[in-house]
Amino acid sequence: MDLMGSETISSLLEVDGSTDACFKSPTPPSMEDDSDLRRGPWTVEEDLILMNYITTHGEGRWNSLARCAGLKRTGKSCRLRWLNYLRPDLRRGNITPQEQLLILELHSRWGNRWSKIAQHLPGRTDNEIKNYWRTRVQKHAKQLKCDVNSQQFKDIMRYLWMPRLVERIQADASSSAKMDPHASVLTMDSANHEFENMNQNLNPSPEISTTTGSSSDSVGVQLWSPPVSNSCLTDGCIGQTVEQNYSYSTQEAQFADSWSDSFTSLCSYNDLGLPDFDMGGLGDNFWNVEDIWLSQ
DNA sequence: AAAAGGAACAACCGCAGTTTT
DNA sequence: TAAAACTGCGGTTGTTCCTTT
Repeated sequence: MDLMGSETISSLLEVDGSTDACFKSPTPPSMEDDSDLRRGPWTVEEDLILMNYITTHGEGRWNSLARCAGLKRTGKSCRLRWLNYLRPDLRRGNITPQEQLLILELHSRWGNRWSKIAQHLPGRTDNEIKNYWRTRVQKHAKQLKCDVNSQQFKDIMRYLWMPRLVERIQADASSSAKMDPHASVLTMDSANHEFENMNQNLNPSPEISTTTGSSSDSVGVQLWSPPVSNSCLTDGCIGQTVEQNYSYSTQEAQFADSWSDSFTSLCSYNDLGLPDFDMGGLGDNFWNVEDIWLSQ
């Protein structure tokens, strides 16, 4: 990593001594020398300065914070660095299948409202979710040669990938239960329970909505509602298995199992009404697409 | 081992809404 | 009350890392 000059960390942290006065009489913006502002990747030293300053003084008032901390950065840059990278409550590592499922569900409801979606994934930032969507989800849309916003692609997500994610979560829970016999409660039921909790967190009212298209701010995880259009899935294809609205419950998880199996058997690739795409590039069968999806 | 290409992540930009002076 | 400053959001771009050839 590109480190700044030869300054020691301790000397850099000494900026603290003068910050209180700085807060009381911040340098007017007109006094700033914009040409002096740094851009590009943050250095370790800059991170330390910012973390140290925020630890002492708290966050907010980013422009004066940047000046008083002695950072040659814009307030916006400092804020972004803190929120997306330095915040102690950030969650690191791969997006879990549970989180993927939640992102798909919430995006189907709210679209590109990344910050709103991020509020429901503790420790994840809107930027992270946005990047995830662009790199993973849009990649699959591209591979399937359909628009990511098309009903066709949404239906594929809802009726193919999301049930598969549920299966994956359940499989993971089962395998971890086998690894630890004392954790035998981590079975299908507990996986279902996890989703119920998730649903409760998202929709704290006592009654879980059982309809689609609910108002914007109250959400529940409703994976198994019927398609809103037939653009992708024909009546003949899924009508036999999805006849009613479903809110999430244990029954739905079990339904998901049986449904995705029956869907697979009922729907040949052509039944999906997908445009012709290069199957060779996606592997030997359709499910290989999901392997890409599920892989980290 | 090196180059090329793609994926993933980090950071910036412009704009709109909100708060402060 | 109006202007200036600040904050937050979504889109886009740049950089780094990893994989493939």
